[in-house]
Amino acid sequence: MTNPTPSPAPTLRDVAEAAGVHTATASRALNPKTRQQISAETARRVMRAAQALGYQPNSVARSLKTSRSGTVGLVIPDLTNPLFPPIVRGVESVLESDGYNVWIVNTDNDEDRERAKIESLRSRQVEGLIVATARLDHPLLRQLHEQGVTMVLINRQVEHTRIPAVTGDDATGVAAAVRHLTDLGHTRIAHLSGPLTTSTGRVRSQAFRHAVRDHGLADDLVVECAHWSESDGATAMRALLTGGARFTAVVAGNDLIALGCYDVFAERGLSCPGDVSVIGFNDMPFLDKLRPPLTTVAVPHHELGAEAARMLLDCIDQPDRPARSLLLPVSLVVRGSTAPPRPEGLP
Amino acid sequence: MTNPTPSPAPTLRDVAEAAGVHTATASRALNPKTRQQISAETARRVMRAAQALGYQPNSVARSLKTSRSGTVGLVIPDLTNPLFPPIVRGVESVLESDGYNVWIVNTDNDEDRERAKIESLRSRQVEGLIVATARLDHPLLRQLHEQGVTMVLINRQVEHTRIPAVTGDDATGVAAAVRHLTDLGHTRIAHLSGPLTTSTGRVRSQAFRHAVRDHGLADDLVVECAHWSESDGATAMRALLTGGARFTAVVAGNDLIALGCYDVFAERGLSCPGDVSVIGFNDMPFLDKLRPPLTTVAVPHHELGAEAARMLLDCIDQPDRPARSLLLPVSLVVRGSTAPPRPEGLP
DNA sequence: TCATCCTCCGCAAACGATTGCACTGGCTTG
DNA sequence: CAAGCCAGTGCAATCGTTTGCGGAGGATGA
Repeated sequence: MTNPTPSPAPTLRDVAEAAGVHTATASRALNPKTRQQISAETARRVMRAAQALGYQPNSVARSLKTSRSGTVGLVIPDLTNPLFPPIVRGVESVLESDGYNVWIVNTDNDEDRERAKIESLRSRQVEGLIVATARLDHPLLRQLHEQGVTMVLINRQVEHTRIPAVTGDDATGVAAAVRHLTDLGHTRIAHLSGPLTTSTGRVRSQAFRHAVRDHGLADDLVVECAHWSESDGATAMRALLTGGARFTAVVAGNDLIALGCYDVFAERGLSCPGDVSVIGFNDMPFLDKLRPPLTTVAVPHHELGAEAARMLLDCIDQPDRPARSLLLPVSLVVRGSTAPPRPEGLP
Repeated sequence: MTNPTPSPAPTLRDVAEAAGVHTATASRALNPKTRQQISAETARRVMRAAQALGYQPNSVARSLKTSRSGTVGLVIPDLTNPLFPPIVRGVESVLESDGYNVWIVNTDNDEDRERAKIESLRSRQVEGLIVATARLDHPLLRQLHEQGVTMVLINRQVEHTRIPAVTGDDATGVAAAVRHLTDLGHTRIAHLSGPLTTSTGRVRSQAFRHAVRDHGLADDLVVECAHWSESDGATAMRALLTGGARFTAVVAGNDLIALGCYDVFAERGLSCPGDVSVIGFNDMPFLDKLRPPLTTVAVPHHELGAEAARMLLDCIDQPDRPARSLLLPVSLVVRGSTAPPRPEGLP
């Protein structure tokens, strides 16, 4: 009643029998690449039979035989972070048109989980990995790379290895942010960096120091957040304020950290951008709806995913091509959270 | 150089040879459920050998043999909609602890894509499907159900079928929203419904009519949005205003539609909640950061996913248990977008 | 001492597809 | 007219596991 027709799915053998041919012939007839080995008439018969039976090739059997699965694994920390869905879609959009499937796994940046998930992917014969996790030093990835697993990194590098990667041009983005602030007249600019154990955290924070120094400003107003989160951003901002630091603008490591700043401003009755300007990073959705709308650096996440996928396809096709890395341009999106500083500075 | 060690992964045979036993014995030794058929000493030897070789069972071969894959498919329209990531995580959280893997596919609510993706999942022997797409009438799902595919629906029903489902209690949520508005003194309440071709769209809109009638109010201030999107919400709101409708509050079909209202208010210089109050639905992230913070109905998405997963596990374990449906409680989150109406009403 | 019963393990057949090779017959070619 | 060729098809092995069945050998009971 609940299982009206649990009839087993038709197999290639069923099709072959129905068409009166051998399974080998049926297989060739159904595969466009081998179809020309078969007489047109036979091929037609087989395809008709397949159609009639509703035959669907069993990908598991096919994978076992060919040791190719037509799928790639996509490793991300947490789908819930609005950063990642666009990347996922970008990856899918190019892989899909090439007939590949994408298998997504969340790792929560936990090493054990990461290892387990990746093992699981490999045991399913994925043909490549796209990895968008954060940790900077990463023995697992290094090891996989040495084992010859083809993979592409997004938004990160692994120290001392040459693995193909595609990243946003964070350094230029940070420089643009700083430039925007100095253009407005800010001279005391703080930075709430992401964790320095992450690739992006380190790159952005370094870029910040360079940028402010290039403008002849102090580079010591830097606090590291424990995580890329709103609450850790808030904590860092509180630390900065409580420490008595004087600044009129802050470049946040990412948008969530910037949101944490907003929270603290609300707590302490500070106005943004009146008392202090804020710039985020990533341009996640709905930032334009905030009060004030957040000025931020837009990273082309969809493109990041798409390019990574393209790169992975290249790597699959030509295994010994040299590893290349791609830097995608980012752009400053000026909204309402930045303005010239008050003459008298922060209270 | 790029492929330092493309040595093939060790197989069960390698392990067996290393341990000096037959593959069958190795297989049993490695499987906890059959391990007691093997002498402790032999089992130890096999496990040690497996360890030493870094053996990982090939899930593809296992799936082929057992015709079970340890994975379930999760079908959603678009990961980019902030609604879905929490559902995904919820599903994963319970399935994972049961040793299952989750395969996510996006369909963009496109019928062909849906069919293709689901076929692909099935050809990979997924053991069940969790479907969170929207269309109300759905021949494909009906057909799958008739074929005995075990599946659970999230946030939707298929007309005239009994497929297990878990949903938020939308009707009660809408009623609470309306109740909140009437408590504030509103008497002319509009509704921007989601597309009536979707399950939730229909349920919420119907609930709205019932609720306002229960309060003795008019139920004709309803406009249907073409999609669950910000821009379609804006379009609907413009239509309402341009049509000269008089209202002091609006219940939006979901948060995105509510955001569309915000956009139109900004266009036309209306103030929220001064001129008109707005209530959203879903409580997506960061709504509390908007200006004004959006009052909305919180749906427990993570729970929705988790319960669906639990239900699917039940269905897999006992195929002929009767289909049950689960309604999860929702809750009104009052923020800043609702307030008593101006005495004179909308200009 | 012999029949009997376990325990532990090997044999071999699957699962459903792909693919190198061999075979068949009808054609061309010299 | 024989030799050779080619197109079209079938045979059978194979991918890496799992699992029913049976066999060997030791322990046990009568």
